[in-house]
Amino acid sequence: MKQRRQAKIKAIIESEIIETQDELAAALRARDFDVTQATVSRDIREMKLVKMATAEGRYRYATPESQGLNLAAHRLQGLLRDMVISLFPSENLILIKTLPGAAGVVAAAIDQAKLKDVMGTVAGHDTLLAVIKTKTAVAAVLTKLENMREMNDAEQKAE
Amino acid sequence: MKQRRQAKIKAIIESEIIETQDELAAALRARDFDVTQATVSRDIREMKLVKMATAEGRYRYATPESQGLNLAAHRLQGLLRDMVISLFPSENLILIKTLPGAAGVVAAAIDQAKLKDVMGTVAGHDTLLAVIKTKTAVAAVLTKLENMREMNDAEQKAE
DNA sequence: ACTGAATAACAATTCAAA
DNA sequence: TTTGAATTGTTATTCAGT
Repeated sequence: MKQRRQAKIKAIIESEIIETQDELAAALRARDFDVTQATVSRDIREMKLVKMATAEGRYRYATPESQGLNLAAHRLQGLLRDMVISLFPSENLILIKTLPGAAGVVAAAIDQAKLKDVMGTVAGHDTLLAVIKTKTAVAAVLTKLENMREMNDAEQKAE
Repeated sequence: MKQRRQAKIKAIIESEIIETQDELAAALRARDFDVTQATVSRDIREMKLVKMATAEGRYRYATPESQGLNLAAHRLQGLLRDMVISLFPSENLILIKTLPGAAGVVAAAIDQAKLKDVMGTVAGHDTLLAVIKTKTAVAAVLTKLENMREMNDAEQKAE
């Protein structure tokens, strides 16, 4: 039971903003896990979840991984600004030109940011290819990367 | 005042295990920042610090960055096992042989893990150099990398 | 071993003040 | 805008039961 419940907790906090343990307990009860706040508290300790302020100044429970994704997105944003010269779509690929030697680093950052629809990357010296799931998804990914590059250091969404 | 205090908070929680906000307020008072738990609570929200379970089942306040370092160390461990063929010390460098094309990725992972005494990396195709601060520190870094490669997925320390 | 009810411990907020 | 005192809200733990 505990196993399944903790898996469900992970799913819940990743898909909705849970501000308190009572709220999480209620969400679990709505899904037929009959638990109290006490149990939720113990699960949170075991799963090493954290309660963290959101950009809007409220709180939410989060996994360490999702925080990792935010940091990865933040890093990628920096690299896009500092190392990337240009972005070109071509079929289901995006070709990215970087400063000499930086392609591998940028590729690694893209991989870690786990952007939606990005299947993987291959890097040369100053060029890398990001392989996108479908031709149709390319535009969205391209826009996302371009937006990250310009963004005012504000919110980053880890989808 | 707030600026300096928050910088100090960061330093404190990175160097000692702080379990409660009262404890943190006390640590600040010991350093001539006269604050109460209420202020600490507000600082924690602004700095987006989190309270997280430690491996030993207790709690501690932590920065998102320190969690990021743990994740980076974890990633590096995986790459060391999967992509790295060998490690050779030479003067104040460590030369690392990787599978073809993986050097850049491994270099990026080493950079992000922010290992002690590692100043930076340069990557070719299947070889990279990690530049160590001093000749004398090379042995320690080498041992650390070798240990990571063998480690049973257990603890990773982000020094 | 796992859990809930009750409670203790802790954290966030309100309100007033500077 | 920032803060502390008091308060309220939330979370961790104890203790008993399964």
